[in-house]
Amino acid sequence: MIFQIDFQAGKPVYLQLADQIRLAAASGRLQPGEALPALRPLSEELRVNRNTIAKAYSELEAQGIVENIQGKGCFVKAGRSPFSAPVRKGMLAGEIDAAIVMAHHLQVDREPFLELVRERLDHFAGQLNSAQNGH
Amino acid sequence: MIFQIDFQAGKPVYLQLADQIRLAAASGRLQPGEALPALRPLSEELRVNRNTIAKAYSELEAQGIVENIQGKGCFVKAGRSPFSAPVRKGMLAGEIDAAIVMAHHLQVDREPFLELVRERLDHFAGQLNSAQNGH
Amino acid sequence: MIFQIDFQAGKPVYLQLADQIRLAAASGRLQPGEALPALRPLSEELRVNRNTIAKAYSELEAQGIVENIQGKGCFVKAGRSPFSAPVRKGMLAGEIDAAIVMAHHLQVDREPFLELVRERLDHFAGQLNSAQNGH
Amino acid sequence: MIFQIDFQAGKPVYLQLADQIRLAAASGRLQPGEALPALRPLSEELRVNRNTIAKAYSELEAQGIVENIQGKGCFVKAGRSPFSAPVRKGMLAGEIDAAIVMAHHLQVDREPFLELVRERLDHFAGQLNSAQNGH
DNA sequence: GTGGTCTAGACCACA
DNA sequence: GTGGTCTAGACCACG
Repeated sequence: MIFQIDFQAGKPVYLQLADQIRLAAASGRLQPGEALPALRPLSEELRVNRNTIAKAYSELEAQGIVENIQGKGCFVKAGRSPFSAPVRKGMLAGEIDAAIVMAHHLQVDREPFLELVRERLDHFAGQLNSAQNGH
Repeated sequence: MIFQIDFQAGKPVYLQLADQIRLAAASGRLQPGEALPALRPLSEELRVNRNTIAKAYSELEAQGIVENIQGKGCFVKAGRSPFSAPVRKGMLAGEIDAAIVMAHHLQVDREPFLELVRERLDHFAGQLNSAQNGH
Repeated sequence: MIFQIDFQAGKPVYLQLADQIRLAAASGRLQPGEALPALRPLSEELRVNRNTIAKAYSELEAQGIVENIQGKGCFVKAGRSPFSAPVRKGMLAGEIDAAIVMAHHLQVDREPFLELVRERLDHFAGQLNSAQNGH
Repeated sequence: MIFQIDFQAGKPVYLQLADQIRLAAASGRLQPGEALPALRPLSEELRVNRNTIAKAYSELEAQGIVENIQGKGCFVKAGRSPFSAPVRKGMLAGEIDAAIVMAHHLQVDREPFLELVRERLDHFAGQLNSAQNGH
């Protein structure tokens, strides 16, 4: 598992980390039950304070994506999302709206946009399949 | 010109405003050369500090979307999006991927996801139509 | 709003604080929309680091009980719980089990236990009523 | 004697074990004078470090529930709960209040809450019965 | 003024 | 060894 932190990005370091782990878990590169890197080694590797890594892991734990166990480590969870259906739909709609607004701004119309969405969905489906077969 | 600010959204107010103006300019709701509302009236209408409005306008000027002219006001610039097609597709793919990753963690499958995307596209299309008719 | 921190309790300070605020919000002493104390003044009053207060507020935000807004403060939310019904039931069952196990240990039988539960429910209902009438 | 450890629960393993023994002793499942399982076999059965089992037994000894005798083992002590009725009621009320506060935030009303309490009581009663019959 | 992020370093709880 | 908590103090983003 390789992480890439951009200290110039303005985006908080702990969110960059959390996003990358969330992506890895979603795409199957991190399998359920797999352990994340320990706090101390990772903090040295990334030249980041240990508390910052811990904050990223806590963020993911609050979202039900990983589980932190004292004295053992941090593990990817398999379980379902703990949020209710309307809340899930609202969270997702917010992310989708961000993409739609950017499409408007970039003068990408409805059909090319939907085509790109399908393309990215296929891309992720392919990643997931190869991750499962390679496991 | 109507703006909608959500103080509970977590997103900075000046960014909410800038995003809405950017969208309006990109979709033709605001025509090139058209003036943006003056700072003071808008700050009273939205019950927001004048500095916050000014910050939104500065943000847009830095992005080349509007032009701030001392003592006259803030005007929408002409000129299309300066990004090439592949660059635009790449930017958009990043936003779309974020939504897809979240959908995966929220256990929303391909078809319900695409349905929600179409729903949000319709939602925005409706907003734009009613805004243009009221123009 | 008065808070009481016990540094000898073993229980983390940030959880003591979060529990007291959760209790105040549940019993109506803190009304929806009401602001919590600012980080800096409260940290001086309680002789606790500002980050510790911030952690308590973040904990409550993750649970959907309050909302932190940059530059404005921390406010009690009115909205519904963001968790799905089975997750809510599971969380609640865990709390109830803790009470039942203690009742077993304290040799309190089923009927006296249920009586005490009803007594505490009445107690809270009374608090809520007086808080709403006094508001 | 059967124990159930949940490594994903967030609750420390030694406390899970101590709570289960405390419950068993309080409910008569473990009789006064009876020996607790030896450290080594139990640590292998539960796939837990021996130190963790030892810590659980120490915890119980500190609470006056068992007696650790060097070289012989760990035995359940006689003696009822040493707390007076009002103290016991107060301790229990604290636990019950925690559940009621959570129920309020999770939007669970009085009747469904009482129903869930009865359900959990039945659940525990069933566990105790099957354990005693299997004895 | 508000809260958010990050660092450096300490001590504790757990396995 | 693991993660959890807390402190002290710095700088940034926001209104």
